[in-house]
Amino acid sequence: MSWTEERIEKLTKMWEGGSTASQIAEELGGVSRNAVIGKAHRLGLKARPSPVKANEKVEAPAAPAAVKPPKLAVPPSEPRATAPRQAPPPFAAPVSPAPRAAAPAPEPRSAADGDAPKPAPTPRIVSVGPGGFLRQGPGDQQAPIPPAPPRRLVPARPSPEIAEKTSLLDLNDRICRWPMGHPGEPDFHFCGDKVNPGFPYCVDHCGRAFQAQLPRGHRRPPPPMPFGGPRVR
DNA sequence: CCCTGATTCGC
DNA sequence: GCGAATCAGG
Repeated sequence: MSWTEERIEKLTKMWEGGSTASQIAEELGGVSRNAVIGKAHRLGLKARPSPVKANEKVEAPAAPAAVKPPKLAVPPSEPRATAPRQAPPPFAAPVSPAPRAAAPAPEPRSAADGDAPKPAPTPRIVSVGPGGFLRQGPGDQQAPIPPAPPRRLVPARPSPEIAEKTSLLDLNDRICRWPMGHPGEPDFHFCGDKVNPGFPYCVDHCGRAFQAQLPRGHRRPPPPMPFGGPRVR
């Protein structure tokens, strides 16, 4: 199989539509999952959430942030870098016991500089470590942050905009479970209409979920499905 | 084990 | 350019 115009277009659409490489490969036919991924990369379509790519900085959007998670004053013993195999971190800072790299007066002294008369009043931060945490001198240790006081946990109340809508817990085999919106969003819910008997969806959504099997050549592309559609295997 | 995408490397 | 083999996280 070769990468014709149409196949590349389909690959691009599905890839950007969130389909997995396996689904795309199966849909295209004649190619493997690896071929799809390789082609996608060669097309420059990269940058989709990958399981192997450590999630960098993804703040939880719905977090009320009642207590801001304080940065650890003590750096983790093992600084987990997302191991760039060919580009070691640029800091080759020696882990010397008395780092004073950024001090305004790096005056060279004799070997016995135990006293270190510091005229610098405010800046105690001496260097920046991997991950952006601030290295501190031995005397700069802050008091350990006390754990948050225990609080009584109160069951979450559904937001008003979803209060009347069909939630996951409301699903049964008589109501349409077609998802409305996207999981994780505050108003995500399910259709909730009466199902088309024998199907998991209402009549309307059955029309979107299923279509008659037409002979090859007469197929029409299916309507876009939520989340790239159900896994068909 | 299964899945995922990323990367490498011989062709 | 292609894709199997391999890697590595979930």
